[in-house]
Amino acid sequence: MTAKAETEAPAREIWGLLLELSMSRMRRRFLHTITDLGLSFPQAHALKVLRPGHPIAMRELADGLHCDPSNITGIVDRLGDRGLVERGSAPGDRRVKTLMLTEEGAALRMRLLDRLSEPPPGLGKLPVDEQRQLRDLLRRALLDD
Amino acid sequence: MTAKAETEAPAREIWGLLLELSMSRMRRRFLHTITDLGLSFPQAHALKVLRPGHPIAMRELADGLHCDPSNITGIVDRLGDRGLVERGSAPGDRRVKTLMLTEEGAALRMRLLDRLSEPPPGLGKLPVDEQRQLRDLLRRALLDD
DNA sequence: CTCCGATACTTGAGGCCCTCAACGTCCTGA
DNA sequence: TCAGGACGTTGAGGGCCTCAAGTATCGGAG
Repeated sequence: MTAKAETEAPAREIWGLLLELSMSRMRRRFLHTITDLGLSFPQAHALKVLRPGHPIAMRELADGLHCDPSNITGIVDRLGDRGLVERGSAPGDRRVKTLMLTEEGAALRMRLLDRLSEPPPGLGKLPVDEQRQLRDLLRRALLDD
Repeated sequence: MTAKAETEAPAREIWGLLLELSMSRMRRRFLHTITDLGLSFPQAHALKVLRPGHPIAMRELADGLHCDPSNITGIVDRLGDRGLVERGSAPGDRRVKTLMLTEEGAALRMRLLDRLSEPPPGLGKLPVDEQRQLRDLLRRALLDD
């Protein structure tokens, strides 16, 4: 591949940092936030995918969550029991059921997104020009996957 | 792509990138790797924590996995059924049970770590000096949390 | 030494999620 | 028309989670 004999390209170190970050710290933070709102991981993910005013089919949600359609039934059932989403029928194809957020669902979704998008304090302490640098490097490193 | 990056500190954008990365792409990659080895998320985490030749107590493993001790029983049971770990007794305190990797466990752990530490191709395409920059920025941004 | 509050691990109930296989219903193209 | 897809659902089997309760064991106060 490339010459990494002496300097050992730092890609592995970066990857190690990101891995530890993703699978431990961010994961805990994320789980803390959603359980605070009474949501499970797939439920929170579903709430993120379901945009207010944009009903989608169960199948589309399954694709968005990268899981088997049979899981969606239960997940949507539980969200429905809490009055967060409603099942409807799609015009033109009686096989598909559409999912739409209720008022409550949209409100909870907003609270969820607000909380999730709050960056940790460490990032803010970095000088703004370095923040820009970091942002651009991240984009370039991860965009083409 | 919106041009609000001038007024709003880019910290939120960075956080957005990291969040999407952690909770979707890296997560899928991670899960694919471990299910390939027949491991669940907690099992893989446990295998990472259990270093060969360094037996630890169940309680310590529970702390390492940030979960309730009652979960550890089942997780270790299943790892034990596969011959990956062994329960022993701690000298000096008959309450605690020590956990130690078997040969097979150590081998699987090595395969796991090898696979996980392999960075995605995108990172390698970045020039090495920019890799170093990214590494350093990540460290400084995330170290003090 | 005795007793009693911690500590280590286990068990069980109640839930959520996952995979996979098997349906019933509903399209759709030859 | 009719066979093969596609959509959503159900059920079995399994793993993990939380919380509460139970069994040993430890260790310090009296």
